[in-house]
Amino acid sequence: MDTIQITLPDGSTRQAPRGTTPAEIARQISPRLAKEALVARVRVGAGGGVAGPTGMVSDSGELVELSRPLEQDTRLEILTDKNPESLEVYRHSAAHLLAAAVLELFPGVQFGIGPPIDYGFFYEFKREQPFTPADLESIEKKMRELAEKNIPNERKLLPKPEALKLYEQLGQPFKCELIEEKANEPMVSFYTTGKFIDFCRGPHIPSTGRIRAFKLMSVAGAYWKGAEGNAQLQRIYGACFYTQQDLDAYLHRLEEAKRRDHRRLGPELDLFSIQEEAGPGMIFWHPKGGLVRKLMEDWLRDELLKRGYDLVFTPHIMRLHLWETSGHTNFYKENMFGPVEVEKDKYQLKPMNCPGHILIYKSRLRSYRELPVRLAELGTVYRYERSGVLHGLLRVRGFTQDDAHIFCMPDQIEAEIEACIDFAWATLKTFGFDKYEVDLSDWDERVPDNYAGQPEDWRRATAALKNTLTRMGVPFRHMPGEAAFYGPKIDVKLIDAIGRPWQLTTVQFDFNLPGRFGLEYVGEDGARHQPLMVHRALWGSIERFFGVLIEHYAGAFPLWLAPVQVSVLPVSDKVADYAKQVTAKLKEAGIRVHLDDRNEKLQAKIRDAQMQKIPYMAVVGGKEAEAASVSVRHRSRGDSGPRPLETFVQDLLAEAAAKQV
RNA sequence: GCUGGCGUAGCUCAGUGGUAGAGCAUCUGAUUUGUAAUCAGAGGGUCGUGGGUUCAAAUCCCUCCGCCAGCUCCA
Repeated sequence: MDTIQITLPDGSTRQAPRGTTPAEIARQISPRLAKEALVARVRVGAGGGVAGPTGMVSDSGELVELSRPLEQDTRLEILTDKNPESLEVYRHSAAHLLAAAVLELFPGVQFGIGPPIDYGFFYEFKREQPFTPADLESIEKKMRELAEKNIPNERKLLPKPEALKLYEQLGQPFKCELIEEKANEPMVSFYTTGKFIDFCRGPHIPSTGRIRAFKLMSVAGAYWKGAEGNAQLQRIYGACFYTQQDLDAYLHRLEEAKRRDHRRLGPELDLFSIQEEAGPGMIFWHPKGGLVRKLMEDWLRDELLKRGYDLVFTPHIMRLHLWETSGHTNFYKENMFGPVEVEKDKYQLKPMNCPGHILIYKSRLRSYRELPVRLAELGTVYRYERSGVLHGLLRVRGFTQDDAHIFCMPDQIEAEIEACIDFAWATLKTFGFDKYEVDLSDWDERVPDNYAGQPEDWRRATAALKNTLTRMGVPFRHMPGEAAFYGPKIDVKLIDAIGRPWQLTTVQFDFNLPGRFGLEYVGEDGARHQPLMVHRALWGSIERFFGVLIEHYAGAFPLWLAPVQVSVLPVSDKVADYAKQVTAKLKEAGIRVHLDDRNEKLQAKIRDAQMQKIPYMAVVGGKEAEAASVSVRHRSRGDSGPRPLETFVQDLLAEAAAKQV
């Protein structure tokens, strides 16, 4: 009898006939495991890196469905819902369940792709009529019906020509296209769920009955293969988890995100507005938002000066010619507002600050002794963003970058990049973030025409960024195709209070502009050399960072950033005089204070202060007036009883000075 | 920009062809209040815009503008 050796994760081995399936092994191990098993991981060969059962080379093993016959000695791991890796498989199967349900209800539909995503799955369909919310309901109902029937997900292999013929007969042009592109072996794998048959690499969970906790979320347009100009398909999104609790937790997170939405909180807390009359993507900073911005900027300017930057200001509109020199008219045209004609000359509203800073650098001859030159500007730029991408403060058409350009010599470059990253860490810490992700965004060498500069420039620059990150011990992901047109960059994404990533900090290498503008410095050798240039922004833009802060803090800014720090609440107008004295005293100490002397009950005043997320309330009545004290209430810690006024002032000043978050 | 949805008072929303509504907010008056909403009255809308259908349009049709969810793009 032909047998193979199966090695289990605990190191034990067992002999089994060739062609045994993981499902059978699971049954042998325990009935419970057999019941809970979703998918299997196989590793073939002791050292790994050997062709696996489907010919795929892999050393981390390959996930296969439980019914796949094992053909050679292998290490085998049976995965259940305890293994996070199997969640993708489970969601992918849920996508197939969706497609199967749609096929039942709308037989003529054409299929696109249906992968798992980070909270569930989607599947794409082409159909003349749009799917309505009512359609989604009936599709979801049908999915539950099909799940109830516990239909097996079965794998089939077909020769490629037959596969193509099958899909031609079924009227599935998108699937044919996928097979043409992706199937580079003679046999093509399919998975069936009842009547639904899908060209798919798999694997899948054994049957539809295991899929329980899901909910169809939305339908949205999506281009076939994500390319504009391709056919537009309808994409149905679903959330999907192992348990109803996980699904509920996810839906709860969505509610939480809604509660924090800066587009809602901004107007509610009177921080900013966007007005249709003025145009989309244009931000109005109201007094309270303006005050927060002032506090943010104060911190930033102080840090910039401490860290050896010089502050500059440059015009908002400059000759178009400058943008031709910089290359923006070639590479950035579709993002610029159209030029304005003045005295037969064309002027361009600036989409970036770099050329302005370059002109300052070029205004006189530079010596190697003064490098690095670090020019910083809170520079307001205007970019034409397509209407569909605008989003509150996070994606706008007019914004102020906390921009800086560093001109330096090659042997200074890594230290400068390191200093930028260190500055970014200071920002994260000051504003209360403790998690982040880092991407190294490189060019896509397959389309060099989309970029300025030579291949060797790109390789050298990317190496410098990579070295610095490695030396600093910062983990990062390499992202080809994500670079700016003028150079590779390091992007820092910070993770907010509810786990969402936001891309803010960017440190960009630029070997394009120094050459185009003929930048020089006189070296130690008396000869002229070209400086390197780094373009960096910590917050990205003040607008975007402010939006992120609003959501991170859910509108409840820490004391040092709160536009109103204390609301003084007189119990009745009998103590109006004392309330005014308290207010004046706080104001004198530099505390941002508001006196709520409305003819309202204390409870109503407290409620309004709470809703405005004011950090402290100072309740004053007869007792407090008697004792020169205030009764202190904090927006989240509640009533902490009476405190001498003088102590309260000192406590506030200390907390604000410490920038406690 | 593309696909779909939406647009009624400052805000949240009801109103499916027949005289524009509610709660909150605002204003006025009363009340003098002790840790998350005191009571009463008043004012406020050419129903996003422009056109069309109809005796009659918030309601049906078309145009444009804006917003929302995605796609694509991005600080």
